[in-house]
Amino acid sequence: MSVKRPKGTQDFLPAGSPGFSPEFGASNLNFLTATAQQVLERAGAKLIFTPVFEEAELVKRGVGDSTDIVRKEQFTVSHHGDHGGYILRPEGTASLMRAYMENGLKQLPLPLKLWTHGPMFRAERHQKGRYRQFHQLDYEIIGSDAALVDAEAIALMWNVIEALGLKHARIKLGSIGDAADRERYNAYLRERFTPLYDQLSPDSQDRLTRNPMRILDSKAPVDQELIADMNIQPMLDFLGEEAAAHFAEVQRTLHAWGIPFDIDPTIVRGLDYYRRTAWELHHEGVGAKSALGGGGRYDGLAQALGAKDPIPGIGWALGVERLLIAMQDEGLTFPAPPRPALFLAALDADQLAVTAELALGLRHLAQVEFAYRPLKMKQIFSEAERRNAVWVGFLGSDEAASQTVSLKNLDTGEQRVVAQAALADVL
RNA sequence: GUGGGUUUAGCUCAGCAGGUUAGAGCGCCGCUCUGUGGAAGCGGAGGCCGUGGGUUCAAAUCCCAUAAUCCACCCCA
Repeated sequence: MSVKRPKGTQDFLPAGSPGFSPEFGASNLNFLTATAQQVLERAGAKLIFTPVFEEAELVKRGVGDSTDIVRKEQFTVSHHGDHGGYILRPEGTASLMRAYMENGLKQLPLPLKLWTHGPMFRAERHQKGRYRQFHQLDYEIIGSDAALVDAEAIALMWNVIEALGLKHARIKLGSIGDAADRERYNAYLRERFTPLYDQLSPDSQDRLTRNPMRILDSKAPVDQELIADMNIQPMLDFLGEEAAAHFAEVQRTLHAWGIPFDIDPTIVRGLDYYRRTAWELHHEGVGAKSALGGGGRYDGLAQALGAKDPIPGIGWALGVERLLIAMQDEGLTFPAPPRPALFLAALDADQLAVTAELALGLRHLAQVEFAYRPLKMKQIFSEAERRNAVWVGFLGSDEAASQTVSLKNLDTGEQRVVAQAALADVL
């Protein structure tokens, strides 16, 4: 075995495969998207799909070229050896806003709710819940800056979690204010930490220039001890009047709707276009960073992509693999893939053609499989069981002569002989 | 990019004071078994022990490198 799947990727296998891991069964992906679809489409979200590769410029401008994603995690797409200026998308929001702007979607009733799902790509060293190709469920609502829209977006994310049966997820809610608020806060943090530069961990020394807010949730013990003694004001103290009112209304609405959340003043966004409301969904089972997903308002995105006027928007993404790991961690079971209603086999070569014809004729009704060569009685039952069929049916010379099929229900043991023409009634 | 663990059959793993044809369980294929199931017994296929060097009379076993994998840091979903 010399050819392997690319580093940091994984195969989602059919149940029963050797080496099958229950949380990454192929049918689990369908289950998650179907669950999200029900929740989101009942709220009026429209399904949309965009390419998995985009112009590098979109990601650079939409995600921010100071972020790790752009600095070191991009997969570039080349064509005939020439770099085509494309990269595999690392996230979905910029693509959806691009599609909104490019295709005149503002003609649809606004604000427009969109949802999508699919693979994303980041060239990272992978670890638990973190892969180079991973999947996201994505919801965005474009065209309104109302706090009610923020609250609904958070509620919908929570509804998806509830629909999946997860009990131990927690929403951490914060606000990063408007652009000016964040600038003032970053200036404040630099002012406080710069005199203590030598006492910071090396990582935080770097953060001080790139993203001071990250220092506050540093895991390094030296940082934590330092911060504990400094009496640092939280970001929320720096919110402007409008941002503060907006944040208060989001909280009030979530309370009214019974959506549980904790205020977390350390919430930071790695992507540059976020404004005001930001939140993360955490779960202890998924590994080091424990985030199942995150969301935020991105009123600055459209203009970063070249729009003349601002287009407000807010959205979230859930990591599919992380949801699956969390479900596994909580002991939730995944729906079993569909099982055959009937497995048909012939005892002799003479009846083989009949079993095949019968099987094909029944497939508009149910999942029906058949054997491609005559089998012995033991084999017929064994093969039917391996496929987890509900009914096993077989034809020998007797059945062929009388145009019947002998049936046995593998769950109940019920046994009967029916006319071939009446097989459909049994299923 | 940094640090640590792991890498032997399809799967899970044993073997590693270096010693001659490399093992188990499960799975797979066949037979016992020529009309009614999950069993049992017997038999069989399947590994140049991740890869490349080195030490040695001799390497799955010791050393070096490299890759993959898992976990953590950074960062993110």
